[in-house]
Amino acid sequence: MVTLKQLAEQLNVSVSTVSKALNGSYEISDETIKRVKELADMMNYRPNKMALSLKHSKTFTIGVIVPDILNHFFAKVLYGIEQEATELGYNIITCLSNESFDKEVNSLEFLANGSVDGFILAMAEETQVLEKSEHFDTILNQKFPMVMFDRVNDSIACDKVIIDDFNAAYNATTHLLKEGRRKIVLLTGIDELSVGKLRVKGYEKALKDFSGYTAEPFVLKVNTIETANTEIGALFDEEDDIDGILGIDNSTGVMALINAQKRNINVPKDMSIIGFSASNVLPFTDPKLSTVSQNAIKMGKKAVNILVEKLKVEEEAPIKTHMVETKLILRGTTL
Amino acid sequence: MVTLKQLAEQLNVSVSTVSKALNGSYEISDETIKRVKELADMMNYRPNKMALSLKHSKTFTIGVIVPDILNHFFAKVLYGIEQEATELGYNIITCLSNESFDKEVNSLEFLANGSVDGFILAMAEETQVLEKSEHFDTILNQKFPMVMFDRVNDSIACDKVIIDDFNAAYNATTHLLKEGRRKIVLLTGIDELSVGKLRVKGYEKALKDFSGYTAEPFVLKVNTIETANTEIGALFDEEDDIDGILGIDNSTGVMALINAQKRNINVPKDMSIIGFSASNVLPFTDPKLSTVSQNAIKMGKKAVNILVEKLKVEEEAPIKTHMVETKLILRGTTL
DNA sequence: GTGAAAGCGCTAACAC
DNA sequence: GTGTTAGCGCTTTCAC
Repeated sequence: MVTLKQLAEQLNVSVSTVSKALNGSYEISDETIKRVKELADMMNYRPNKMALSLKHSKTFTIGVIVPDILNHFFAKVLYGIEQEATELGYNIITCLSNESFDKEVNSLEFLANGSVDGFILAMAEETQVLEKSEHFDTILNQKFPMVMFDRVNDSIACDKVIIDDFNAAYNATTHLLKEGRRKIVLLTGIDELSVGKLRVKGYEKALKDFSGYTAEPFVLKVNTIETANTEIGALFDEEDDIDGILGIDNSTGVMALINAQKRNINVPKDMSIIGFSASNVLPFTDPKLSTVSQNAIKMGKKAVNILVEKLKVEEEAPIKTHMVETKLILRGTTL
Repeated sequence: MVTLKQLAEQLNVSVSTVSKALNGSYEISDETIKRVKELADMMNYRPNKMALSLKHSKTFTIGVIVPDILNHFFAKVLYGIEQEATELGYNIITCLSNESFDKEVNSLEFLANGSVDGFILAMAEETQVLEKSEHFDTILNQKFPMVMFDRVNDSIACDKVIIDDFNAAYNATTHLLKEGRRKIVLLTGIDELSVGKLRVKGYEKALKDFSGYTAEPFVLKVNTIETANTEIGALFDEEDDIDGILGIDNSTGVMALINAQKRNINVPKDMSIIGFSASNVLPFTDPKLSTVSQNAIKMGKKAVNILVEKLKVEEEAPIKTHMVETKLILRGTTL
């Protein structure tokens, strides 16, 4: 790697002159600036990032901790984060917690030693289940800006980007109700997560608010993605009067559709189905699933914007929770 | 952040003593070592990564450039890379080229300035189509170790991790032939990519080698994922004697299955289907798709192992191409 | 208009 | 057994 020193030697000037020249300082003569810049170009000089980081105590790098990159939702958020970070001149350094509390703690510690300027993360499932948060407080006490997305915890004093899970589910349910559905079942594979709980609440409230709906709320918690298909099938076999489905995670909506088709249930005539996200499987079903779009990419971008803003201003800005709007996208599985 | 200097002041010793004590140097008395380590623990001292990087000219960070994180195959490779890197004490700094040549060049330049010790990457589609490779040579000339995976180019002198695409397709095709299929069609959405070309060659060779197979090779190139479904449907409507399908990308296999089922073709009795990868959609079809497993996670881990090995030894080791074995996993869409 | 020197946090060769 | 010093590559204050 070519350094300022090498340029200085070649040009018979001092290192500081070279540095100033490259930064276009008014102190340096146009003549010298020109000579320096030309040589720098020719020798393909690039300032050493580590030296800059050390000097400025800024890394221009964002630490991102994602619970599960194989989950399409998180992949999309990461996509948004990377795009916006690059746009703003930041690198991202990515760690995967794989839903493990320990790995999350390690990643946080690993990065909090001068590797990054701040964090963007979603809590691991285990962290949410165990209701841990001290490790985040440690980071915040060290004055690292932090933005949480999707899986958040109100007790942690940091900025947050979430979708309005309650209303998203409320509106989706209301749509089913307005279609005249009489027995609407909610399917969830994420009842341990904050977002899952909120979506269930939204569903329940919608049913209660809709005069004329008489059935009780009906929540089916599926266990794993492998068994989900069977569990949903069993539900359909037991209860033959279900006419509305709200799948609040990535996969249950699609699975409901597959199961309905296998049983020759006419979707959407005799049964309406709405899922969350899962856009990666859209091309594979017919009719295409109606979904609540979570705007994952926008969420990632928003998180970066908030973080970079915090990074720029010195004094502590008040923290806030930002809502990304959702859209109910009606495709083929609803009327 | 607490520094060596702060510890030194508190203990009334010099910075170097603290440094040596923390590294357990034999020069320092047990007594002092104990005092230093205790205070360091208490004050939660962590060595500054940037300073270490600058000092050692090593970052312990790997630059990863992925063409498309929303592609499940690449997400899995990234998963493997992250896991193994963490295991070996390395960070990864991730850039997404989004299949763009320019973005790939930028990412490379952006990271080659002291941010990373080496690279792991797969070429962007555009880079493969344009047959560009000078930007990689530039990096290699700077003595950065580099490992390419999946999408590689023989003309680039670096280590490579690939699957044996030719034989993977050859074996899958041979399986269909042994089932007695008489008209086997290959579906591809990746005919521009090196891996796509190799897979087509494997398919063609298998047909030729199998005595008694009379039909000509039949390759359908689909245009986009959105139109693929229609294009495959049109094929099925035109040619009613197709009894074998090899989908060599992420999605065409599943789409063939969906289309076959819509036309009441009995899979696998009257038509066999084999796809590549696409494990994320497996839970959604019935029967489940038989696939060539690409061992994406293993590929990622292997790439990290090779790179870290290069990083450790000083002298230049000979480059080689490593093959990750594939497995033909028969599920429900083959006999 | 240019250069010398200090310092970001750390390590290591070399005193003492 | 401990301290001094120089230096990794860079910026910036202060001299000249």
